Amino acid sequence: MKSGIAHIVDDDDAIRDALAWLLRSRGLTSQSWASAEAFLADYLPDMRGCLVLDIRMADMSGLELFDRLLALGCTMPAIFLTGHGDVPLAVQSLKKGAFDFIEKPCNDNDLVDRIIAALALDYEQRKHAASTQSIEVRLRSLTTREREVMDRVLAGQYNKVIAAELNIAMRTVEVHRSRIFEKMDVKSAVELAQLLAGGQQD
Amino acid sequence: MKSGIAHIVDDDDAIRDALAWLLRSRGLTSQSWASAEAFLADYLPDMRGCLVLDIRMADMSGLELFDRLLALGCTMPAIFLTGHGDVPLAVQSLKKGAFDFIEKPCNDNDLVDRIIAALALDYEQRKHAASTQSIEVRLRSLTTREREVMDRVLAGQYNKVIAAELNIAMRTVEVHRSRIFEKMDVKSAVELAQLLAGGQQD
DNA sequence: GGGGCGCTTGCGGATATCCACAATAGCCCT
DNA sequence: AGGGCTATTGTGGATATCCGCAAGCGCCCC
Repeated sequence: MKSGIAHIVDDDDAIRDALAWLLRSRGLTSQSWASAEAFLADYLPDMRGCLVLDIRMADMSGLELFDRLLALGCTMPAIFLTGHGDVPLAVQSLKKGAFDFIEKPCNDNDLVDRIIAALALDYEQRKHAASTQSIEVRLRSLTTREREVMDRVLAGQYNKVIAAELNIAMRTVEVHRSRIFEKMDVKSAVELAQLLAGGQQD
Repeated sequence: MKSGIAHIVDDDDAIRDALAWLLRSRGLTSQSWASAEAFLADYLPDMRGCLVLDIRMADMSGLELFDRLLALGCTMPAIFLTGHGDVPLAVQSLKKGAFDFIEKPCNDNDLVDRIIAALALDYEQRKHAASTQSIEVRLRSLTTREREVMDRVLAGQYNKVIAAELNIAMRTVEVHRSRIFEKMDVKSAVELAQLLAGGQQD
């Protein structure tokens, strides 16, 4: 399987080139942008890999870029590079979910290690998200009525009670119930409960 | 309900006193120690509140103390105080799970705010842990056989199948099953599945 | 107007689950 | 030896669930 690529955003040509060279020499793929704006313009939700962002850049900082990306639903791990040891900034970045915050100049091996770790994290995250999404797709295939019934099935109510609550016949509940199991690809209420509790709640 | 207290560990008498005074003036309770060793000696698992640790101390640093406490199962949020802006140290601390990392001198209001937030987090964490623990207590009250049956019930197997697998009569499975529901304080397999999936896995 | 889809219901039977009542047996501890 | 706990099984009945077969009704779209 193809691994993600490192998305480098730095307004310093020399650093971009050095990073690209370093990564290529270690067998990693990267792509570079000279500004936050440029990256944002190219950003696509299906990009995979990690971010390597310079904190201090003209116009838009790496941290602000990260904020924007988060708002766009980007989940790639971000490694921030900073030239001047600013503790509050580091704290702020990490609290926002940065993967790492590294001071320049830094050891090449360490940086590469962190990037590899970030790429691996992204891979794991996507693998996990895939299963969660498949659940959501199935959930969306349920009709309104089926959702209502499912909620009550998950609450452990008997078909009889559900029927009374929804003012429909028990047989109807049974039909919805089988359809729910069929659509959700489970064979019992227990499996359904585990599927939903294990993935993500409704 | 009583809120937790701030546990201050700093080898500088003046700072300890200043912090204690500041917190008391804001209606918060605190207790101070002059060294990591002293705190470790007094540490009890049922302490609640937050930690306010000086990073640089003789013998054992605040970070090392935090490590030791984590190993002891301590879950109190830790706020680190540092006098010299050391970015790698900040990054390291936060990655280890520090609640915050603040440079001295710092704004009193900000510090108090962070301490209040940490105390609130500890409260929430304990509230959540309480329910998880209650589940585990109940789980431990199950006999070996009951666990075996429960595992299979959660796998969605019919009593008949479970009975065949365990080489016992179906009736026996039914008995175990009711006992499981009774001990776990649920009334159906669905509830059981949700309880376990929602809390923590076996 | 016909067709697809969602929601509804009934009948009847095969299976499963839930439970009270009743009982046997092994193991550990006092 | 007796008591407590765990595991085991049976009988029999009340409830529930699972399903195939069959069908009516309303809504939306081509």
